[in-house]
Amino acid sequence: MSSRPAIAKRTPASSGARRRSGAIDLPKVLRERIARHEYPPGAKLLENDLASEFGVSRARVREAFGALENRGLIRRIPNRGAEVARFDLPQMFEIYEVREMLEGLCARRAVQNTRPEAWRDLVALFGKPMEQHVKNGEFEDYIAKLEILRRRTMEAANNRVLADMLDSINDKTGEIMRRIIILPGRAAEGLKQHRAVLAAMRKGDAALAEKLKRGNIRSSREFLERYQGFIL
Amino acid sequence: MSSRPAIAKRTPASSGARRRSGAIDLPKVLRERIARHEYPPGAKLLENDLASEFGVSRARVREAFGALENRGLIRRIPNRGAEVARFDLPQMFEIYEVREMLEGLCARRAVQNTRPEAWRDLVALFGKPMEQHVKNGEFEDYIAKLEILRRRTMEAANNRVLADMLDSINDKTGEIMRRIIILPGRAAEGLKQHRAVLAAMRKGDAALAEKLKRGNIRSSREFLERYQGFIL
DNA sequence: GTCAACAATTTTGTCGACAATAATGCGGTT
DNA sequence: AACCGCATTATTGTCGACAAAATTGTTGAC
Repeated sequence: MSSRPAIAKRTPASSGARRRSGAIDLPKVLRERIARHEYPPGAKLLENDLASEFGVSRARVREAFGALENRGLIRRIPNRGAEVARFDLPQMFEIYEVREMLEGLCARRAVQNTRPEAWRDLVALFGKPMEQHVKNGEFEDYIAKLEILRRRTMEAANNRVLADMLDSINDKTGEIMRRIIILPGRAAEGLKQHRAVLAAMRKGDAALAEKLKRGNIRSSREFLERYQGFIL
Repeated sequence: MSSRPAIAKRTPASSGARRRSGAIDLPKVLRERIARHEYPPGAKLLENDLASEFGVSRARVREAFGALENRGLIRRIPNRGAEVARFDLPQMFEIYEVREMLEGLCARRAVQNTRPEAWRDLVALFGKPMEQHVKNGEFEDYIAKLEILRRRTMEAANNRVLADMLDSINDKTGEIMRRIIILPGRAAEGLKQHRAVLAAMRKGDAALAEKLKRGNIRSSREFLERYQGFIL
């Protein structure tokens, strides 16, 4: 077998994510691995190795690479293979710039499309207990609930194009977000901001929700800026 | 040969767009054909026909389909083939919603990154002569110059992620835009708006440029709404 | 010892063939 | 004549093999 660049091996078809019968959803699995930096930025992805690992032909790996490339998750140089895209700080700021606009739009539309009562359970999700969790550094639960909030908001916004773009951004910033959350004070501040956004949603104030959501993203960006040396 | 659904045949490798030597850039060609409704929405795309038309193997057509699919330009149902995506009015509005935000951001950043003098030639492009062209219904020139403005703005904004998203949107709205422009009064009003945006750019007023650009997109959307019966 | 040219290996690019699935046409029955 | 079931055809899904390109390793001259 050829050399694999410091990447742990897996059982064939480890994760679920199957399409019909026995066929795994390669793009999804690869996306996950890239998102959690199991394939770190810059890692070379060899078609042969992936093919034999998943027990599929190179053609399918290649097809998956195509999807990943379009999403900007890998970089492909002709005749020289594919490697996980690496985003430097300026690029991250570019992404956050777009993200601020889109998340704001998403929040606004979500409010406009939904009755205020629909957000009750989410307000509860980020209630008092969460404060303790955040203070104690138990972030997994927090992150999981943020994801629920994200999905619910996108669902309510009911805009497929927007959702696709936000998903694409999420793929690119997944690991970075985890690193930002553990920054000193970030989780607590973030929690406050999410509560404020949810409060605006419950009041049915779309414009305010948008403004607060944008502030939330900008704040996250500022943490990234301030602590850049510890993240990248 | 199998049946081809009301789609004109072409000489092999008609358009330029070659990659290295003799290899054509399939995704690009197909994107263009879809954008100009040479393949109308709903048209079935057969791998075999495309392959033989371009003189390549089905594998490459298939790869191109993959790219088109996650750009949202075609719809693929397993074992049932690919067809050009069709966007109904609500979806178009969704796209315009996102577009308004992104074009606004693009204009603002373009201004912030560039010296005001840099827009002089573009102001000239949309000067007096254009007024006559628009009044006489000579739109091709107008559209060409709009594209120049678009590219220059995106270039100045200097945000790759944003540019990709705007390109993606442009692919989806290409033909619709052409139909909106010929609507009564639209071109003249659009010209006025573009001039206003450019004036803001020349003043270096980023916030104003953003606001005006958003207004421009919203106005375009309103024409689509008003004349929907004549467009879709 | 260093470097360049050449050879061997690895890796990607392309293709045609075969298998699986869905669409179509046909014949028989009611 | 309309409808159901079966055979045929058309189309997509998957694969392995071969070709082209780049990388790596080796040898020899200076």
